[in-house]
Amino acid sequence: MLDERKLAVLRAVVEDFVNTNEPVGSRALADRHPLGVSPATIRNDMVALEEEGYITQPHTSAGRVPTDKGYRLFVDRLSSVKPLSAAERRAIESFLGGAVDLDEIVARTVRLLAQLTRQVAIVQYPSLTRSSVQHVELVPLGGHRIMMVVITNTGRVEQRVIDGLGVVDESVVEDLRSMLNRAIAGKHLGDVPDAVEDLPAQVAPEDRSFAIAVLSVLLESLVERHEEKIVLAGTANLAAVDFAASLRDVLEALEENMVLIRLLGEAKDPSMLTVRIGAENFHEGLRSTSIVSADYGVGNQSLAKIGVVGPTRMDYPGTMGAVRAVARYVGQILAGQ
Amino acid sequence: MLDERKLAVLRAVVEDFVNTNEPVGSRALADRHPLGVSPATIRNDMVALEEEGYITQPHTSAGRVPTDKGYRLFVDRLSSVKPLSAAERRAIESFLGGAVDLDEIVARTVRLLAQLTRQVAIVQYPSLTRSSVQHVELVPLGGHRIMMVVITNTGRVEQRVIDGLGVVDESVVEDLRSMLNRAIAGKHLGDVPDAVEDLPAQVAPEDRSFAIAVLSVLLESLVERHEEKIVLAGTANLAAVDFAASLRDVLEALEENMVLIRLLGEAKDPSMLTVRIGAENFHEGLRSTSIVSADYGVGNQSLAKIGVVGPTRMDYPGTMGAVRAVARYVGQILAGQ
DNA sequence: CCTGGCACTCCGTGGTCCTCAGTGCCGATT
DNA sequence: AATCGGCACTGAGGACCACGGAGTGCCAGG
Repeated sequence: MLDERKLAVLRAVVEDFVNTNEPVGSRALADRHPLGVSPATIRNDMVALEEEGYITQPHTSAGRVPTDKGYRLFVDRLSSVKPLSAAERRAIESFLGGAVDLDEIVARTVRLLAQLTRQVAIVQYPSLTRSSVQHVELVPLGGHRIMMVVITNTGRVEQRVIDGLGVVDESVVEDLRSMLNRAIAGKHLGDVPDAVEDLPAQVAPEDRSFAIAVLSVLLESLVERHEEKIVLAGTANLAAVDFAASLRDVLEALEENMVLIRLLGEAKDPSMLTVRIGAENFHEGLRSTSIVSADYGVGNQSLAKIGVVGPTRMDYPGTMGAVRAVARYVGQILAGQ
Repeated sequence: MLDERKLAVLRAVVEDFVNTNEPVGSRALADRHPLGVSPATIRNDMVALEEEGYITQPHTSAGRVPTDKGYRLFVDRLSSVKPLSAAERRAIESFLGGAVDLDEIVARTVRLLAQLTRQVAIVQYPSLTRSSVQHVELVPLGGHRIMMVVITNTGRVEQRVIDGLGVVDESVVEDLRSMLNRAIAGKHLGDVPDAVEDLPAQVAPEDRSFAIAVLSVLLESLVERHEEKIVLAGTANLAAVDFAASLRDVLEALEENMVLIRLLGEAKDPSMLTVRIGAENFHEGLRSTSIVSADYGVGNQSLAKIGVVGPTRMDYPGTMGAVRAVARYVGQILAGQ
């Protein structure tokens, strides 16, 4: 149904429309692209493409505009990821290199990605569930309170204040701490619940309620709201685009972290670029936006996602290249930490 | 120069313009406000107000609009902070009550404030410099690395990985830790540099370089980029307003943390509400926005600022009430932590 | 199967007219 | 002296219209 030339026409339509943001007509196509045929022929191809639903006319006697389906085909078959320039690579390295802790790595990454793509960047904090326990610390705070600090191998630190305990001797805290570390240091967080299950049985009966309280907070802090933490940058770039949906709707969607997490999370294939176009996002406010996302992690272990949100009318090859490159570099930085 | 009635007219102009977002004319004023005089008289007053620079006309034969100077007078002399309703107070309490750690307190506060004011809310993390050291922890991570965790009395946790050390015995780490805690626990962060100055002299010569390395990281982590951390919410509310400056400029200004910090920081009087109107912000992109900010803290000790950014055409009494109330509640929550 | 030609469609632009909200001013009134 | 009603004037914004131009669909000829 769609021969080579029709695909070439579709590619040209997408590229031109992305550049000019105006419906593209047959004459303009024939001029700017070496298709080797006349405008009239291109018109015929366009009719075919329109019948198949890849392009559409805003109104009669206007040029054509790609549909979501058209962008999808373009991304899947008609384009290839554009590698970054050497200058851009150097910029990434120097920009991410100076970060001192996880917060700063994430903060710099998101700004970097926003700047490279000139769109809205999203970075999710590394998931705790796939990392492992480096160390657990219990710090008496005075009063009846204890602060628990869990350090993971990805450099993330989780802290909680445990309150409402009875008076507990320092040495008991000390014992529990070393016991805990023996039990779970190096373990994947997912395995922690099993690993601590029989710890209460090992402490003296009079301290058992204390131990149970501490453990319950530990487990709770590991399960809860970790993948929830994400960071945005580059929202100002949205103002330059004019959306079909109102800008407000897009901004609102971006403030709902849960929505973003779901969208990032639905990547099909770990360590691959995922592109969701327009209505594929299944979200009202994001109907005229596309999301390019990727996993990042150390080695082949995926820790979290990064992504970019922009208008469906975006430079897919360039954006995909930037996302992929940044994801890789972040992985390297995290591995080196 | 400005008698009572002229001031009443100015107040009415501000209130009506905030409500309707349209230049307000003399007839509308006479209808909606009990000024007791005819439109013609109001017109005369308006001329006087315009000569003094409190209001202006977008074009001849249009109604009047307040100038920055007009808003300033309104805020200073013609309005009073509007207390929240009982329902709103309850909402604040229940919304902030459930927070488990500092991150969550801040996150909830900023969302709450955005929701109450329907504008962009800003919350600055509690400053470290005015809080004191609760505890310092040194955790050997294996290899040649140590993680340092500083816990402050405001519940904030600062962590750093110290790398590139030689092999150090556990007991040396242990000693340094207790020495450190004896020296600085309970001390204000500002006093820490003095307090640790002669510590290196107290350790064995062979461990001295190690101690110095740890101390330098400690000092660095206390001095650096603390007030830098701020959180935003409610940017979507901006889309509803139409700015004189482009929305993009405003969004860009909001992404520059340093700009925001400066604006929040310039509050004149601690524990007071500060309002900066339009050009008073000395920032191009924020020329048509106003910022209402306040300190929050425990007791009479100010820890950081919260604020709201909205169009100069904002409901000042209501916004000021919300900012003040939220600032107080956050202080209470922090005190209870 | 491609191409040039041609009639047609519709958007966007720019000009004109008109309405209307609101003003400034003036003379009258209290 | 302050206030008021009346009145002529002004400028923005909306409705209307005409028109140029980009782009299309279709057809007949190579």
